Amino acid sequence: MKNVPKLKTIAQLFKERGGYTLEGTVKGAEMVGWEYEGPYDELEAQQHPGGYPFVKPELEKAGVTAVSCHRVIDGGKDSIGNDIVVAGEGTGIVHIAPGCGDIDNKIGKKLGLVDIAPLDDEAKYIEGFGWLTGKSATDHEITRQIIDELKRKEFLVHVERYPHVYPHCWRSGDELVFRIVNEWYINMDWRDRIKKIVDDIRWIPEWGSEREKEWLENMGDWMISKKRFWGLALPIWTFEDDSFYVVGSKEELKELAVEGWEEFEGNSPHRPWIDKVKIRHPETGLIGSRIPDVGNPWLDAGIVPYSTMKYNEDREYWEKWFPADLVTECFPGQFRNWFYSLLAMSTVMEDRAPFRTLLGHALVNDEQGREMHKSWGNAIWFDEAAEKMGVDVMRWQYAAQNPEHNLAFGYSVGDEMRRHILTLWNTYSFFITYASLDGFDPLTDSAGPEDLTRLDRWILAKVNQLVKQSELYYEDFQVFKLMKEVTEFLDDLSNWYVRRNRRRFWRSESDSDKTAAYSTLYTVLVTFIKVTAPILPFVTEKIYQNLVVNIDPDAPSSVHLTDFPKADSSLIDTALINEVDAIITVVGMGRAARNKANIKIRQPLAEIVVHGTSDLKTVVLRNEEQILEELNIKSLRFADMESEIITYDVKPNFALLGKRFGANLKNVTTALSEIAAEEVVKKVRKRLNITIKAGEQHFEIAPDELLISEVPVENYSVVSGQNIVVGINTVLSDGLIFEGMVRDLVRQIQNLRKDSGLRVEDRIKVAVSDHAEIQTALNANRSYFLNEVLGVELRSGVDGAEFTNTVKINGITVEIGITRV
RNA sequence: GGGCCUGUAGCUCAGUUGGUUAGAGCACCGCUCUGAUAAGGCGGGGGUCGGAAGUUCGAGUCUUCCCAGACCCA
Repeated sequence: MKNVPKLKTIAQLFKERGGYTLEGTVKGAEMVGWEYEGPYDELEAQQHPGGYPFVKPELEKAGVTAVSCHRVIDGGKDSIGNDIVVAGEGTGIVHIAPGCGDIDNKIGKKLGLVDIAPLDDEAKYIEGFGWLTGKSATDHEITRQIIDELKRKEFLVHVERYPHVYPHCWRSGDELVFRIVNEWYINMDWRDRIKKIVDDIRWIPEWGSEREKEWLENMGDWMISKKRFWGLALPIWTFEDDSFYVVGSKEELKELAVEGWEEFEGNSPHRPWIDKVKIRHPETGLIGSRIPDVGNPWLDAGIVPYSTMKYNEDREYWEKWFPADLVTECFPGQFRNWFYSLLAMSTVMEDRAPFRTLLGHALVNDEQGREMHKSWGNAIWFDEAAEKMGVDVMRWQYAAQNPEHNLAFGYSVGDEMRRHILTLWNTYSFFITYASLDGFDPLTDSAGPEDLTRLDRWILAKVNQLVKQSELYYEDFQVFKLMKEVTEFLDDLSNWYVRRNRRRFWRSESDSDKTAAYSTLYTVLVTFIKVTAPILPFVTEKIYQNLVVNIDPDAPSSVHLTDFPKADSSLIDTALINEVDAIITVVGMGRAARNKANIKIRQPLAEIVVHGTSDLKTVVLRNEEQILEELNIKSLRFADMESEIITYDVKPNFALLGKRFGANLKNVTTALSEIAAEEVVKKVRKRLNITIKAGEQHFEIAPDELLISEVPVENYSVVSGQNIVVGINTVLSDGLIFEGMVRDLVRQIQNLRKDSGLRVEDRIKVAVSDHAEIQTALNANRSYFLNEVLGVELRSGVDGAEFTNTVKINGITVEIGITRV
């Protein structure tokens, strides 16, 4: 302890009382073996052979008592190798009481000292301690009386107040005392039998099986008793000849009972009722009482596979359920508690593993990975979290993490999951909005395979792939990997399938194409919620009730009662999946090229050029319309030669090559420039060296020794990667600029419609302030403009319009107005 | 002291049997899209993959040692 003064040395004490003379010096080692008179040698307990009240038989035989143990010993070293007793403070002498302290007890064991354990379970002195018997050891008045007595007996030299660390009850704050108690153990010399069933279990994480075996190897006997009132009453009766008897069943107890059965009958086999029953030992005939101890809770927990499944009443039923498929629990600590007791119990009962798979997870921390503590302010209570983030969000958060490592839990991580659920909800809500407008009925309006578009087949392939993967991951308890795929699927569904297909749902006429879109999205949504229902039980149920139960009274009443979907492998068209993925990549690169050139999507462009493999060529040409529409570009051209859109500028890295080539550098540079840049780039991409022939000499240049820059063909903005090159023509004609302005205007009118509270289907009269350039642009794109904003009339000047706004189009300030028709 | 696990971007983490220029999400910044979207997209900054040595044509990945942290045991 810091800031605690040392005890006064004995020299100091004498000095304070008038000094002393030094008669001689004796080493501690020379004192070992000296006998002395103890202050309470007259007590009965002190004179009891073998110790009191617990007798060590070998010491008893030798007639050793506490009094005869009163001699100087060597305190020895602690586990780190430091001396237990040091001379620097106090008298340099410490009294060891093997019945009253942990370290003392160990020393006592080692040196063959008796234990004097004076306290009962209320910290009161037991019989044999003279006037102290019945007095409380934690009563400070008693302490004072002891001090007085020692003084009277002339044993006391000095009293001093001295702070030291002392254990207290964490709950009540009461001082705690050390006691020696008897406990009950199960002999575990049959541990190898348990080890045999450890290998019949799948441990997640895998190292769990090693950890468990290590515990089995190193554990001592199993302490099963606990000094409590509540708990499993251990069925052990003891007798005056120190024998004990374990009663095996209620029936046996009734047979052996000689007293108290009436009071027990009809009650649960717990204290206090069970304690009333006295039994006659079946062999010795002695009458005994139950020990007061209860069993430790792992006994109850470990026998659950037998105690809860009618093992004794209906073995056939039990066989049906045993062993359990899965046990899951936070693993720190459980290898020697619950897992262990389950294994031990089942080994005794049947020599069979009580469960097939154990999924152990680590601890829950906050989202920075720190332990949660109330005092650190980072603890989150379940109720609060459930209220604030929602339980499906919470479940997603846990499901998305590898349980082998500590789990991060918090609101900002949760927010990410919330957005994923929102994506699902919005997709569902989109479907519902239009399906109910159109009166789509999934029971009757089904689409034939010939009606499905490529994207329909794509998302159906994806959802079947998800089903297949989910089976794999669920079966394998790798839900966190599934959640990654679920997230990616939702992204595909919402941000590609629905977005790319919106117009099919919006169209007013109904035809087979629209039905195909509805029935595809319906199938996908219903399949998706079935796959994710185990993880997102509430949101999926909500969707299921509306999507399925609402229209089909014969359907199972809950998503949780439906069969898990089966993947239709014939629908998993991997070529199609790759195709759409390639399109998404090309579109992404097109956006990047736009971004690079600083041209926003609303500004139409004349041409996009794509270069890649011949497979890509097929795919790109087949999906030309998708790409053009996504990127707002007029035409697409596939370039067979990369050089059609990009060239390379290859320069030696003089800083690196100068050192290597010295005077030859000039020749190398010249020779390098004579090789086609494209050839060099090809080699560099393969991480191959380039061989240069300069004069008579050959030089090797490593890829890293070259500086390569891309040079797009003039008027193009180019992005390359993944063996694909995408370039966009950045030249803007007047026509393209006008079209861009009109698209801007459309966007602004749509905003105004929305802000003004118009319904999606409301028709309007449109007014735009008079400005030559704007009018030219509008005239050139009049029908497109009116069509997009549902306008029936377009005039210049916003006077009298129902709603108006002032916006900027291409730097021009424009007033816009709309009026409901 | 022994065992086991972990160390990858500011944070939380992926990274198959070793294989092109190491990724995602969050956060930050810029641009952008949007009549399903409390959303979305593109880009940027930010990495000695804990350190060192070795095996290999090639190591985040395999081996050895060291450092740090967590857990179990003593």
